Amino acid sequence: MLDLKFIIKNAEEVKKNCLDRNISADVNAVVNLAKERSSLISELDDIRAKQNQNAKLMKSKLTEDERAELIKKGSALKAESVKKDELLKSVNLRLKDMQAKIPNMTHPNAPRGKDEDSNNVKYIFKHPTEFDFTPQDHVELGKKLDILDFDAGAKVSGQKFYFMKGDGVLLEQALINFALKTLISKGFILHITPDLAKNSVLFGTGFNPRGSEAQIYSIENTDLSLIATAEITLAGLYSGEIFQEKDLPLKLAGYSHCFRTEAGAYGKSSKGLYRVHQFSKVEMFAYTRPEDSDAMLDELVSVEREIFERLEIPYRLVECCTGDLGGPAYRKYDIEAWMPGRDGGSYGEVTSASNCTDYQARRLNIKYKSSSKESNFIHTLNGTAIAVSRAIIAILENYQQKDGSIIIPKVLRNFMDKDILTPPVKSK
RNA sequence: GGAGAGAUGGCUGAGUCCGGUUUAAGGCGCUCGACUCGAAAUCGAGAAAGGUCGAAAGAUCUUCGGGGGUUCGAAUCCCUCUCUCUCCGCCA
Repeated sequence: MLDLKFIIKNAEEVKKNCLDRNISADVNAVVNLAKERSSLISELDDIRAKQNQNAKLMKSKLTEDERAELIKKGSALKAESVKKDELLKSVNLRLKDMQAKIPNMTHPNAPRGKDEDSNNVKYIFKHPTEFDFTPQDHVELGKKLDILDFDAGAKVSGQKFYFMKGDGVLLEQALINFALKTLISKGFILHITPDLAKNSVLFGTGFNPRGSEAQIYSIENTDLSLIATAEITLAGLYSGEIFQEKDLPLKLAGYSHCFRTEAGAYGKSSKGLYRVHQFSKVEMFAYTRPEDSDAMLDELVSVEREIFERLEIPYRLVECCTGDLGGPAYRKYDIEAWMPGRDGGSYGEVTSASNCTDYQARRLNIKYKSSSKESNFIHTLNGTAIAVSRAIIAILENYQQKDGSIIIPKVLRNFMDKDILTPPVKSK
């Protein structure tokens, strides 16, 4: 969330930012509630100071009358403070709720626009793959190769679930290992995180566990939800802590399963593996000093690019416009891989890297102590190393041969002990 | 799942039985200073985080795992939740 003082001081800019981002938030109401909160705190503190004084007086030797007098006075003060405290609590509750709806500020260079049509293409790697035959989509390919079974997923768990089978399993593990190995070489500390997290951690990361647009599965009768990304657990990992400046930047990698309800997300372009309820992902997460977060975002993007370039998959790099940023992001870059089978060939998002500045840190209370001994909110960033399901779409569709076999990208061959996937020979 | 013991500042650790003299002792580590050519040792001093008001100086409040309660007053009493440890059971 944004700092209250910042909102009050820069109310007009905050309002404009909400408009740019196509988010409705009542900034005026937040400002008014914040002022009400301040004066309530002052009043309550005054009463508490008097209570403390009164209690101190009770320690000295007193006559019965004096004692009775002080107790009476204390009772009155207490009644007053309880009343004030209740008022303050209700203001805080309303304020927090409204404050959370205000998105992060936006990098001045981020393109302005309502939706992804306004995103800026920054770079294009290779040209869309060309075929001298009609390419199939990954669903057909996966079925023929017998590595992907959506029917079985639907039978056992419902639509948008799937089984990976045979060489598909090897391919998934190869992608994960390739990503993990790449990240080690870049100085990331590897983690396998829990696949469930407390709702307070979800909230702190900017996900709304039970909101109307919740993408999140929550576990009945508990305070837990299935995570939508390891960003949640890696952000929660240091919640409430204070870093020493010398330990920054800290780069983490998190391998987890990701769960998304994807309510209402149907249609052609979300066919097959593109939008599923469960997938595996290796996520990058970084904690930095505020002055280093811009450079760290570039670093995360360069790792993502390297991964897809070494997989030799055509992609384009886009910078997301204001309307496509999501609440916590200050600036965001996506990599969209070429997917020949998607609507007859189109780019589809495979990674996303965001600089969240201090927006998550403020909610999660993560700080760092600088050499000047001052502590400040830290900056957090996240980026996808490999979202396995979508990477598999890109590999199957770009590397397919006329006979339906798939050439394995060079960098994955050692991890799989295979360089080609071929459809099984049907026994008669 | 059962039984028991715990959670105190950067770390360690007293205080909790029996509420007020604690401004949360002592130790370790840390910072600064003295001594020293320099260091160690020693001596002296300092140091938590956050909120509110304030231009600032400062004032004041909150925080002894979380939440709630009793009381004029809670680290201390009561309720509740979470987590940790020991033993037992079950288990990949």
